[in-house]
Amino acid sequence: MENVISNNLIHRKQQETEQKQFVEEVGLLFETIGFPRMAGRVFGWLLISNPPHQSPGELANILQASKGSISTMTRLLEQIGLIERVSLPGHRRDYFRIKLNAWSEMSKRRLDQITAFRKLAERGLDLMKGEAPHLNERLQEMHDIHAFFEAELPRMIDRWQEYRTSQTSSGSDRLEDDRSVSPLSPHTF
Amino acid sequence: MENVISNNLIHRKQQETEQKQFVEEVGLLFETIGFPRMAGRVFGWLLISNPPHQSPGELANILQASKGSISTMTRLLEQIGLIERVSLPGHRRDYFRIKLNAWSEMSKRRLDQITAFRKLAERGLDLMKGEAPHLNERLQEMHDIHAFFEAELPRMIDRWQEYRTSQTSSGSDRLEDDRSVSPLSPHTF
DNA sequence: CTTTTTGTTCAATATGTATTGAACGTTTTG
DNA sequence: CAAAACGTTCAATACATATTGAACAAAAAG
Repeated sequence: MENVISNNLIHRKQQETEQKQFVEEVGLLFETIGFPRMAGRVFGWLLISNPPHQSPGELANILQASKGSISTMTRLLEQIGLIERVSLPGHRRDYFRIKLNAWSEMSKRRLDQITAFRKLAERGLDLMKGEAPHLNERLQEMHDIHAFFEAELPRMIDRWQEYRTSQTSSGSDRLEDDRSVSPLSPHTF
Repeated sequence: MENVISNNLIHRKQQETEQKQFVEEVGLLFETIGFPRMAGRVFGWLLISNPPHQSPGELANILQASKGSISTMTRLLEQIGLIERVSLPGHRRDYFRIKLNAWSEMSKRRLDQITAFRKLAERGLDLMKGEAPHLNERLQEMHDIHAFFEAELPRMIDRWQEYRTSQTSSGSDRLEDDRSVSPLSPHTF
């Protein structure tokens, strides 16, 4: 029995380490797409947290970051549309959780970038009016490929949405406190 | 006659300004996708330069950057696959120019990012084994959408390649000195 | 109502990275 | 072959921005 408990403790500690590693990797990945690392950490923790909604204080504790940093990053993630603020009737002020359509928002951002590239290519082509035609090739290719993606990406997203909605039995929007049934919560031990 | 010349000068000066603005905007756009601004400037100038190939020295002059900076950025852009080094038999050492398939390389990079997200979602799901199923939803969605894009993006790129190759009458790979026929070159005046 | 807890804002700091400049090596030119 | 021009490397610097911490505001608890 003693053995079982200590095994549980060991296993739990290991899982915490793995969670921190996971959070850190999300942070690094977010950096590669142009977000602050801390924003990635917040998002990463919200991906695996139990319950899925977390207060600013909880985030600051678990991520070992200042409250100010958390505030800045949650604001950023909220503006972008990756997380949302939820307030429960009984409980205290407010929590953050990942938005259901977070990744569609990401795609929209990506689409905006592609549009920016297409427009910039057009500006470039304007500059080259009157030049020898083969001098335009570079900009023409840049324009065409982005125009192509600009048209195709929304269709891809649509197909994804169809595929997804046809599968999912729509979950309720109501917020439950998952702590009471979680295998990770104190009552397990 | 005097008038014509001065009009030409004014027009030329204006175009130079617009070129610089263009280069600067490419720099800013590159920053939004996680590249150094100066890399964007180099790429931006290579998009509109005449001739399309430019020496490190020319780049340093026109972009008002140090030789060191140019060297670093060209190396970066070359590694990524956006530009290539070309050396001409008669002329001096080597030049840089934009690769024909530069944007396919960009797409490959994008695909790598998507793969990274998909894999990270899988790691997260591993961490959540044994948890209540609804705690997995966030990670499952993250996984599925990235797996979807991971499969679809290459098909989109293929379709683009088909479309493109069916149109273009393949240009020669030989390098010509466009200065001799350029409207922008000194002999115009 | 007072006290304690919690969240936000913003100026100051720390940190990472882009950029420079000098020293070095290499190639071309006279 | 000598001299000049050019390109690269790398340590030092400048710069931008992520992050903190203290002061403030707002809410919850006692």
